[in-house]
Amino acid sequence: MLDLDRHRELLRTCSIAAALETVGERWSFLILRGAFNGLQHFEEFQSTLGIARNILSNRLGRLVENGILRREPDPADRRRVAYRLTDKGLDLLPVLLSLREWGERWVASGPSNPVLVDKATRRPIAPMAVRDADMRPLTRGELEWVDRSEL
Amino acid sequence: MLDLDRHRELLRTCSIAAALETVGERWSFLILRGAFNGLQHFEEFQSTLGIARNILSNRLGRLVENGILRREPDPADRRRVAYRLTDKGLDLLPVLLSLREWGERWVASGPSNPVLVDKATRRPIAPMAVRDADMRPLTRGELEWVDRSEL
DNA sequence: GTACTCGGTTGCATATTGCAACTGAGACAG
DNA sequence: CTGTCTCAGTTGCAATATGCAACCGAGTAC
Repeated sequence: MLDLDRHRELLRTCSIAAALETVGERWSFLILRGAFNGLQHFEEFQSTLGIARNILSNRLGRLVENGILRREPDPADRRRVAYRLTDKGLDLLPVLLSLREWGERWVASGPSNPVLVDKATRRPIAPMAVRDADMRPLTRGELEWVDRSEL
Repeated sequence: MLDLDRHRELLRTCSIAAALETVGERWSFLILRGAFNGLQHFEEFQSTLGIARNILSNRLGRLVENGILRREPDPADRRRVAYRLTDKGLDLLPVLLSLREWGERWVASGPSNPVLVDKATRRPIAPMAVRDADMRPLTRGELEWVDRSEL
């Protein structure tokens, strides 16, 4: 089987491979983290992430191509361009939060800032976890992989 | 600021950057997906992922270094080596599932196999989502970032 | 007009990845 | 105990991707 075919096969059958295809390149995820934290402009991403300008240009382009960011020229200052998360991009929040919580638990030193709260109650969100239908967190021993057809 | 310093600064302050440092390289995440699906041996990863052998060797080594996989020589056949997920690695499951669900929703064609169920009830797990303390899924408008000190 | 900012692009050096061939230890059959 | 095969890599080399610094054109500020 050719490399390309194998690649396409993966893309078809595995949504993780498909997802990584669009957000798995180096810097892409850190750019998204920046976007979630409010960054919008080229120079903001460049200076806060310290990414090379050509790579940043390339990644922003790709994220726009893939519909994760939207490129919006600023009508007031026609030099400026705002990169904003689309719905598709915003929907990556669970991935971002899961990764962040894992990083906090296992890699980084202690909890990080800022924190997401329910705007109404001002209580922090529940930790990202694998839960059953009643929202009880499941431990690994309680889980099993089954084929969709066996449900 | 030097590149190295900037890098270290990121590592210190951002758990996402820290997490990506250990699982963000090309192929690493797909290797982990394989491990979650039961792959354990070098040749299994190599043939199912189609990854180059030297890169696979390098990534497995890194994942072991970072405590995400454990390298276990098989006492029965001393050629064979089993790579198994550690607790730290198994704890990446929420990240994997979030990414997979996003991929299913936005990139890949339809839902994928297999599916995680609660072993006791055989009901599928709840979708990964941002939830409030009462486990109600929160929409984007209901969320707000606040500094940890303001809680 | 002069200087400066924003969002890039270009050229070139370095690092990472991919491919194919090879290796060495161990299993295994006769 | 010899030849063959499998497993888990390693090596050399070509192709890609990344990083850095300098430059650029359009637009803004003075």
